[in-house]
Amino acid sequence: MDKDKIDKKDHILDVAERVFADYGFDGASTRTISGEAGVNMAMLNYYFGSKEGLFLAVFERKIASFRTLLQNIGNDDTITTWGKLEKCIDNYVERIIVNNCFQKLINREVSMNKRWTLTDKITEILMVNVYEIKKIIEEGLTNGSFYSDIDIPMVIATIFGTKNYIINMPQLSSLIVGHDIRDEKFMEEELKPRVKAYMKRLLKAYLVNENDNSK
Amino acid sequence: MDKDKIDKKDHILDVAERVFADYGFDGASTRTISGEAGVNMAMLNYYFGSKEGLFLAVFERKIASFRTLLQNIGNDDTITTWGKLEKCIDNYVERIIVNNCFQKLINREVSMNKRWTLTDKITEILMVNVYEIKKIIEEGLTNGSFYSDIDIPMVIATIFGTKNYIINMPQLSSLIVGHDIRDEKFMEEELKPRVKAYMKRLLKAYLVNENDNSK
DNA sequence: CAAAATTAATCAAACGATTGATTAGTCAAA
DNA sequence: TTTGACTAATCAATCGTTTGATTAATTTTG
Repeated sequence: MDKDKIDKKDHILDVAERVFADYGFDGASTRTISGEAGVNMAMLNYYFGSKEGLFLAVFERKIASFRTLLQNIGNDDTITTWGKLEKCIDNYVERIIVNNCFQKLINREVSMNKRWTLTDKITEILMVNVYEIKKIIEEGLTNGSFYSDIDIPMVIATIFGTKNYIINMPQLSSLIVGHDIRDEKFMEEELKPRVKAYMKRLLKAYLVNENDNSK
Repeated sequence: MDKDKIDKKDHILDVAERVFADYGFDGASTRTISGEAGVNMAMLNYYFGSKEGLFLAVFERKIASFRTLLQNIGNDDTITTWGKLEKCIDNYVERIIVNNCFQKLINREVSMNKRWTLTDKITEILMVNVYEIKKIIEEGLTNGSFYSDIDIPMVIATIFGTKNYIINMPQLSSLIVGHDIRDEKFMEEELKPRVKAYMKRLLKAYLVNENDNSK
């Protein structure tokens, strides 16, 4: 049945996502993935063409849903520019902490200088999401609610970089925060609201022109 | 000669550092390393025992050169707290860009779920630098020059995270900035001062209480 | 409708290439 | 001649991928 086929592909993607996240692209062998998924090794190539194709399929699936979320926020005319950015921050913090294994995987692979085709494809997919945030900040520039001399690329680096830092270096972050951030309860009840509140205040202080004459 | 041996080992470590940074631990083969270093493959095992031993040796060497950098800034009583932080920012931006290969290597290995002994070692070293910045911010809290309700751990995450983001994801950063950030001239003349200026203004907006009555 | 033809899905086995590591031996210096 | 630096050749293991065969499902045909 067609439904079964889709479920099977999805199941492979589920397993591959976890194995890639645990071992990295090179460290995760096709044998391990197919073994843990309970399918024949050749199925990976049959469905996804290659190991790289499988990786990209995992990646694309993860990133696509977030993209539509960002786009909906950006196109919402009922909220202010700053309100949009706040929504982005909330969603991004919420999301990246849920998917932190995957986030680590992305950073590890993109930070490689070689393997250009893979890196380029990942970058291309990530760039779409970056562009959505960029658009919002630019909107704040044109309607005067943000300071005119802000550095947009740097702001983006701060938004993504701050969260990546916490997620990618959990041992170090735990020492800095003074609590094991991998503790799920702490993460949910303490860290997430804290990161959200901090990011909003930080960016507001840098971006938002309180003396703006627009609405 | 003994001198030659040390030079040769050092040369291998130089090459290994770069190759590990480019390909990751798994992706970097011993053949590639020995090939680029112009030595026989067996020399790696001869000198360092194993691939992991070589990897550890790369770290040990780098770590040794890291130890004595920022501590003088914190103990300097002739500048304001904010001045100290500015100095730290300048120093880090300057430094991380020089050592960006190594920085990438650190981030990739720390983000791994495996290889705990190595991760702990790296975390310990990084924590020394983190602590120096933490001390400075706390000083600003006690002398009233910084707002009293700031989130110190998050500020640290922003300082390191923003920089790491730019360095670790050069392809993406280049697209965001609109110029290849691996271009050395651009990096030196444009990006470095830009990152420094941005970080200072961002943190000043968040941290510095302009109505402070201290000096 | 039923038989035949075609396609899709799955499998065990094996491919050539590459991995990290080791061996046995060379060679120069002491 | 003995020792330590060094090399070419090779090891078994594992890598991602491909193969040819088999089964299941679907479509076409008579």
